[in-house]
Order: sequence, then structure tokens, then C-alpha cells
Amino acid sequence: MKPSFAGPASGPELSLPRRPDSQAVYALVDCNCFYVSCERVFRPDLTRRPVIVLSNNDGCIIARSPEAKVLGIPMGAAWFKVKKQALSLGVVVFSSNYPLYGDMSARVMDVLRRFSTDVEVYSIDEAFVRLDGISLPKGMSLTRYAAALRHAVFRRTGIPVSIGIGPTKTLAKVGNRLSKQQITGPLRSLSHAFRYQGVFNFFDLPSAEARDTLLEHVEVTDVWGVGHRHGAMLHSCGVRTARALRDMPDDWVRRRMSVVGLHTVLELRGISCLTLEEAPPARRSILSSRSFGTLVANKEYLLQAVTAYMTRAAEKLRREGLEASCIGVFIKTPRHGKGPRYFNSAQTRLAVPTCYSPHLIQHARRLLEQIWKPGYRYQKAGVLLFGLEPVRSRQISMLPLLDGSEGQKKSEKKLMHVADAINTRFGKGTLEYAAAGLGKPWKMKQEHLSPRYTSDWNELPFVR
DNA sequence: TCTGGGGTCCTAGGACCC
DNA sequence: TCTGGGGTCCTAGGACCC
Repeated sequence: MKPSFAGPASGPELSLPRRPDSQAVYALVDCNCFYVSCERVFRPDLTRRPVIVLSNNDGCIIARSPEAKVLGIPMGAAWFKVKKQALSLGVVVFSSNYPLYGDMSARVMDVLRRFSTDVEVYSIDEAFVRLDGISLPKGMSLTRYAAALRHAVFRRTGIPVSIGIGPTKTLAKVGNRLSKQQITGPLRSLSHAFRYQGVFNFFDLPSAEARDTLLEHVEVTDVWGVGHRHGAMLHSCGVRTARALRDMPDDWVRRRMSVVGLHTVLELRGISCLTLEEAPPARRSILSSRSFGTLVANKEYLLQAVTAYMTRAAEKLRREGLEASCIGVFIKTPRHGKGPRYFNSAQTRLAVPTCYSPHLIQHARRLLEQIWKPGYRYQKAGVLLFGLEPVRSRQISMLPLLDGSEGQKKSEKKLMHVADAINTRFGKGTLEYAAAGLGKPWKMKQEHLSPRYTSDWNELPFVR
């Protein structure tokens, strides 16, 4: 299956300046069962075999190959509940390996940028791409261009993707779902709109009636922006399809689903409310939290975990050139289970914003001391950084005593810089705080972790 | 054995002010 | 000491996303 058009060598020379009045064309490019596909790139023997990937702590199933789907392995199911059944069916299982997935994601996004200058990375496995204003090779349709993009991603990364195209982001999302769907029943009459595998383009539909027919075959709960609660509410009001939602009165939608829901409805009608966000908005908070591998009663272990989580959060803070002016800590017992339940959190505002790990850790440990109660077995802890601001633009402190001397600030900055550099060069956790503990009996479970194929030569099986 | 982690936005209601 | 109207700001909770 060799594509006749391999895609432009680079994006910019193909993309023309867009006329402001031109009809927007959004494509949603979505990697098929992304985490599973990433594992398969390095394990070709797993092609066509049932594969699943578990969430952090091996808690539940977050990705399934189609083969696992066919076997009836449910999405989101607790692993301990389906483990026996899955293994007996020959399902291959992986713990999630986020460094690997992050790397593969970046490669996919790089390919997308060869096809359009306007790319919004929406999540680790999805991107919105503007396809209007691109001067296509002579005689090539937009749909065919998308098919070429799809081939290029697969050839360059090994990751299969699906593409939905429409006049709004929400319709592009719907189209993406349709591109993965079996064409049956009344949809058969629209089969020409499905002629390229893995691509569905709303602009290929011949009429408004055809669009109605399609939207009638999309469950309302499959519409982007309609979650569990609104889905149940809509069902109770007899609204079951995307078409029915689209045709509800504005004021009703506004009342029951807020302006967010109204935007969804307008987008289903083809009126664009959500635009491409190429520059991600400034981050407002950083959360670092994990469930423990086993329940933890010991305060010292909780202090260790909070130290480790704050270390990670502070690294992220510095990587993004930010400082935090507020921090929070929370701990909780399991939602389920027999033991007594407890949840508590504490926040504090810092006198001076900082990104210096030792300060942040010190505050976090103090907050934990405030909320920890004996007699409970804790399941999870987390730290939150908020009130974030860029390092440079900060106002000069009016409290030089609290802010520390210039010299001290400088040496703190240097220390963090060196520590971050060592951990980047030699791998996460090379340098860490003693207060995070050595044995870490609370560490999360990862019993089926794949090797670090993309970040450590020694873990590549075929390089030796 | 006991269900992930990391985000954002909107709304209602209370406090406070004039 | 008897009760209006309107504004702002903050917070908790709900809803959604992947």
C-alpha cells in the first residue's frame, strides 16, 4: 500500500495566507488506540493480537486494541476484576509507559506540521489541524490530502490515525468517530463519503438531508462536550441523537447545559465557536499525585511521598519558567473498601513566589502535618501548585527580608539548574531528595512495564 | 487484591461595599 | 431598627475533556 503522494517536504511553502472570510476547515487527527499502538511499534509480533494498557498503578484499563475489544474486555474496567479472564484469553498487558508515549506523540505531531502550519496539539494522541488555505497539488481533493497525511504518519512513526473533517471542531470530532465506524443500514447510501479508509469529511456529503441522516446515527453521548451527567439528562428528555441535540432550542440548552453546552449545539449546526489554539493558554496549576501501591498508614511514608510528588511538580514548574505563589496538599483513603474514610486538604499562600524545590517541599511537608490523622490507611496523596506566574515578570518584592538576599537567590537558582540538568542527562530520579525515602514501599504498581525504547539505547532489543 | 492522573471552565451563592 | 438594588470578588462544587 504505497501512497502516490508522499506529502510535502515541509509545511510552510504549501500553505498560503488565509483569507479572513474563507470557510474554516478543521480536521481532527486521532491516533488509533494510541498507547497500544506505541507498544506495538516496538513489538511487531503483537500486531493483530489482543493488547491492553493499564492506567497508573495498574488500576484500570485505559487502552485496548480492536482484538481486545472483540474479546469483550471492557474499557475502564478495574484490572483486578478482569485480570484472570483477560490473561486466560491470551490478552497481552502493559503498564502505562508515559515517557514512551510522550516521545511517540511528539513524532506524530511533527509529521502533522508538514501538512499544515496550523496545528493545535489537543492531547497526547489528538490534534486539530486547519486545512483551509492550503494550496493542494493540482486535482487533489481535501479528503485525498487527508488520506495522504494519514499514510505519512503511519510510514514515519508506525502509528495508525483516523481523521475527521468538518466546518467546526465539534463536527470534525463527530467525523473522526464516523471514520472508524462500520457503514451499515441507511448509511450505506452515503458510502461515497467513506471512500478513503480512516478519513471522513463532512464536506463530501451531498446535501443537508445526508448530514441529518448521519447525525441521526450518532449517539448524543458520543458528541464531544456531552458527558455522563448531561447524557443522562438528555436521555430523560428524549434527546438521544446528535441531530436531536442540534435541533433543541437555544434557551433550553443554555438553561440546562450552560453556555458550554450552547457552544456544542451551535457547532453541531456548523457555526464555529471554538477556534484553533496554537499557543496553549498559560497554565494555571500543576498537580502531582499518585495512588500508592499498597495502603499507607505510616506518616513518615506519606511525608516521603509528598516530598517526591513536590519534587516532580517543582521540576515541571521550572521547566515552564514559572513560580508558584500558592501550594496545596491532599490525602485520601480509598473510596471503596471497608476501612474508615477520610479526605482532607490544606493550602497556603507563600510570602514570596518560588520555584525552589527545598522551599516548596518544606511547605508541603508542613501542610501534610496539619491534615494527617492517625488511624487511617491512606490510598493517595497529591500536591498542587497554583497562583503561577512567569519568573521574570514578577513584581519586585517589597519585603527584601523575606525574599532573601540577591546572592542567595542566585545560588538557589544555580542549584536547581544543576539538579535539573543532571536529571535530564542521566534520567529522572538520578538526583533526588533524601526526604523522599529510599525503599519507597508506597510506590505505585507497574508490573507490566515495557522498556524505555525511545530514551535508553540499552533497552532497545535489536540494538546490540 | 479493591477502580489513573492531570487539567479547564462555568455557575451559584456568600461576603462585602455603596 | 426593619430591609432595595446593584456591583465585585471569592470559593466550592459540578461538569467536561483525554
